[in-house]
Amino acid sequence: MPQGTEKTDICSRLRETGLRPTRQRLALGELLFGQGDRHVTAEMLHEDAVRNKVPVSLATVYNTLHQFTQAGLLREVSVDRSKTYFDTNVTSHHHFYCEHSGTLFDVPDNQIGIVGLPVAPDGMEITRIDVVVRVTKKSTNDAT
Amino acid sequence: MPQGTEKTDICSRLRETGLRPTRQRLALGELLFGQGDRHVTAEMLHEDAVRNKVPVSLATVYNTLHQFTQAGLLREVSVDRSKTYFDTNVTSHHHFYCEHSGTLFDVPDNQIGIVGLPVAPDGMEITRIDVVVRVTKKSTNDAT
DNA sequence: ATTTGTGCAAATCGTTTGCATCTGA
DNA sequence: TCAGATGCAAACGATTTGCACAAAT
Repeated sequence: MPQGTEKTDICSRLRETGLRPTRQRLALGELLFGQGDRHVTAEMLHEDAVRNKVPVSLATVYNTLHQFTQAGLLREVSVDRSKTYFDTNVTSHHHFYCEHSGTLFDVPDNQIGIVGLPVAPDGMEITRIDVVVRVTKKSTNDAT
Repeated sequence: MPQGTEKTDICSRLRETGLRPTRQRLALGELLFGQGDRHVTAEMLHEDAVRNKVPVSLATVYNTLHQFTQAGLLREVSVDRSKTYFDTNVTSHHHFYCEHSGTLFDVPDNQIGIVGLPVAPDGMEITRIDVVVRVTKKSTNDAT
């Protein structure tokens, strides 16, 4: 996986949105975008950072995650009230969510489509449509 | 609005699921199912109860909401990490969610359809598909 | 030098839990 | 009577916030 380009890319994208390319932000950006699509929670990214010798505080991870989201680099996904996931894939796509393990993953390609787009009531407009396909382990022998 | 029938109905349904039809549960059931479809949070229902001279504690509201959900009387909807909504409409349908006001409401009829149901990976099976159409106030003059 | 970001710890907020009391069957 | 339900307040866990210090331009 040839890269090194991402760093520069992130750097520019941060500048574009007025975010200073600080040590932490670049490092977190590397972790987030240097490994393909990821679905992380603040805690997961924090652990990942520490594991990779990038000592950032949880608070900074939260800040960064939100700043990146606002900058359009990440997409926030709410599937469970207990945790907030951030998806590095900002293109239009949907998710599988396993309540069993709390895992979130993309629905391959665009296997899912929507028909009959409803009209938003009042003076509202649709900003986005989230589809979450909830799954569980098959109960063939549910004795997990 | 002719009713009174709901109470009995709730009573039986509670019994069916092994839940004692207590004063609080019946009262909350009335509030929940006596006014058509509702999308409430624990706090909303609690306020509603107090307002209607049904003094229940927040804890009991939470308990009841979860018990009703487990009994199949309610459906839990996660749209925002900050609040959990409970929908009195347990049939298959989807939602509009206005991030502006934090309001949740049903998509009329089944204006929305899904095409290309994906296959669940591994040994998993789909339990349910949630579609949330996020909307905001039209930015005609966004100076709210 | 100035401004913006970071870390820590305390503060929030929705939700859950423990336990003593009360209620329904 | 007795298991199950309720209320209260303390406990919780994820996220946010305030403020002193550090880093980037």
